Amino acid sequence: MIYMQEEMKSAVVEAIRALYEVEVHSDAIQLSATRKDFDGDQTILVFPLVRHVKMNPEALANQLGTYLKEHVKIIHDFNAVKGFLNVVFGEDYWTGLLQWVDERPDYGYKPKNGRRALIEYSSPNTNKPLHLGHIRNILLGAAMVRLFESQGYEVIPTQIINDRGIAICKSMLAWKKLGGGRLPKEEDPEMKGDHFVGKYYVLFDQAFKEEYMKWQTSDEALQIIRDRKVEDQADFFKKFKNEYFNRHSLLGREAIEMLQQWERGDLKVRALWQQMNSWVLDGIAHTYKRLGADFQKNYYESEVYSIGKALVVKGLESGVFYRQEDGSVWADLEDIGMDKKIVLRSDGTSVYITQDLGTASLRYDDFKAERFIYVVADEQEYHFKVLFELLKRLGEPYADGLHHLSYGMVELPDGKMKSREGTVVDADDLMDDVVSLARAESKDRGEVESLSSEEQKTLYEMIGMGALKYFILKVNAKKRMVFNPADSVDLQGQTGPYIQNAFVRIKSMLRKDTDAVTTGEWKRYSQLQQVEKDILVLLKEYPTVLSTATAEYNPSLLAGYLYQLAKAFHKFYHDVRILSAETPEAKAFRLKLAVNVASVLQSGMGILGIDMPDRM
RNA sequence: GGCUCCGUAGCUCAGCUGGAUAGAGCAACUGACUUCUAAUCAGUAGGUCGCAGGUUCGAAUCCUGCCGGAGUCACCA
Repeated sequence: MIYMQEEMKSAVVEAIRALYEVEVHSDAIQLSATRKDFDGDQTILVFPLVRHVKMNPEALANQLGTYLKEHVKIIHDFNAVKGFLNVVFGEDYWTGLLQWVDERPDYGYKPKNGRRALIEYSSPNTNKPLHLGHIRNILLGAAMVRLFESQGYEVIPTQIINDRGIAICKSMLAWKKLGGGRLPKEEDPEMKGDHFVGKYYVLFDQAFKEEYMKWQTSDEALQIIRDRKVEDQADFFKKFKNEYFNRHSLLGREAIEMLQQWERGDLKVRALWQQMNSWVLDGIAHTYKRLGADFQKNYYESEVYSIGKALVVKGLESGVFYRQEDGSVWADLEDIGMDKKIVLRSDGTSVYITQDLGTASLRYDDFKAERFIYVVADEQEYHFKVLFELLKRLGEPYADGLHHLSYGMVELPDGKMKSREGTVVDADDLMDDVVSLARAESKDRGEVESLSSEEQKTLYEMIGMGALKYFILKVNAKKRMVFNPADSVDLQGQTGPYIQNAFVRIKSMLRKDTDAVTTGEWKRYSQLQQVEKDILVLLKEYPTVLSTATAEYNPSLLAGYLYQLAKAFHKFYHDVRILSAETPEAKAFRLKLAVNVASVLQSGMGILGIDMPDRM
């Protein structure tokens, strides 16, 4: 039976051999679903074959069609239009296809292949809560974890927690000065720990800005302006901000001092740091749960930020790196059109890329994974290009399995989100908004009044989060996406709830009648409608969709597919009667079909991290 | 300036390893719930696929140039 494209292709290859004694490779055979305006189920493109068999396309299509009709059991008819050979399958093909799908447990999944993939995503900072940008990162990362699992990989989801540096010191300092020793729940019982710490981060920045504004009219500032012959003052002060923080600011000095105390291991500073980090991580854990993020292993920047030095030594020995007179260590990548890159400062401390070199090596020691996938925004493309090149030159054994899943930043209608300027869409707020939207919509519809309030709450969460997750994941990751907070996330049309609704309709039917599903009666159905064939064609594609989405690191392919399937089902549901079908065979067949649609929808949405409700 | 990515309907996006008349959703307008859940279905309207060349039997898709937008080219992370 021909259910996979490869089998169809080899049938065509054989036909060419028999008819013309010509060998063509199966790659030369192009297949596609027949367009709606033409008769037929599958179309074979004859144009590419014309080169091998010197004939005009239409004549070739006709001879090929005649041969296939005679020799391939399931092909019952054909027609040829120009170079397009449309073949028509018999009824047995369709029932056979349904059986083929139905019989497979874990349909679409490949068996375990014994290979390991490590996926890093999320990577939060511990000085503020997550925002919409993190949501995209997390949803993509979590979906990739499940996609790789579907392909037989053992996956290790991991995150690196950016828990050190000047930013967290700012929050610490502000809390120390302004917090009055209050704990998160004391200040506001409703506020999560990450928001609490984030609040102090913002307070620091406000205080710093005030200080800076005041300083701008001081004698010291005026002196600098005179010395540097500044023309545009506003522009100068904008650019001077960093230098001011490092050299002139009182607050800046305090924060820097705190960072130095942290580096020295000052007990009091470390204790405060631990405290604030744990508040943030507690808060973020909540957000993770709702987003479906889960990590097998956390790496902390505070523990790994200097471990790359061993690789630097290795690179110096093998000549990948060189040392300058000032003591700094560099890699020269100009031979492949990239720049020189510093890997160790003149004072011997690490830079960002040194840490990444180190963690790569550490992770390999920890897990011996052969694939390393980094889910990181596209602004870091160059960084990863350099990183991967360096690891390759260092001869690391996993260097060929590295991949940067680069995704576009989420933008607001008026530009990029900037946390300092307060133009961020907070992750928790957004999730709450979408869930209450789902609640309001559901209340209007009144379908679930019989459920307990606890069940209803779970349901609203499923629908709201389903809408949000689908909204983000349906867009190709590599494209930057525009999110307008003023337009709420849709619940109708190409959305998560639309797909959930298809599932709910099926579950609702099955509550009324399951007997027909368990018998084999459906195999006798023979009056297939186009809407039923459309669904079967889609069901057949599911395994291919999973493997392509994985290979291309692109969950949006799966999201698009699931919409197609749900759409085909909604049309089917509308056009034909199922429980009250014309014949018992028809009823059994349609229910069997629906059950398989439900299971593929649930499986696919599950990979996207979206739960499916039984009613809505 | 170098490199990378993007430009498709009013908006948000599919389609891009070349194939038949470029597709969805939203928004607008029309119709379909006494019949399996209308978060649904059917329809109308909406397009110089950024522009100009080239390759090809055939280009939204591949190549070149240009225009517009974003990112990056830190002893920041």
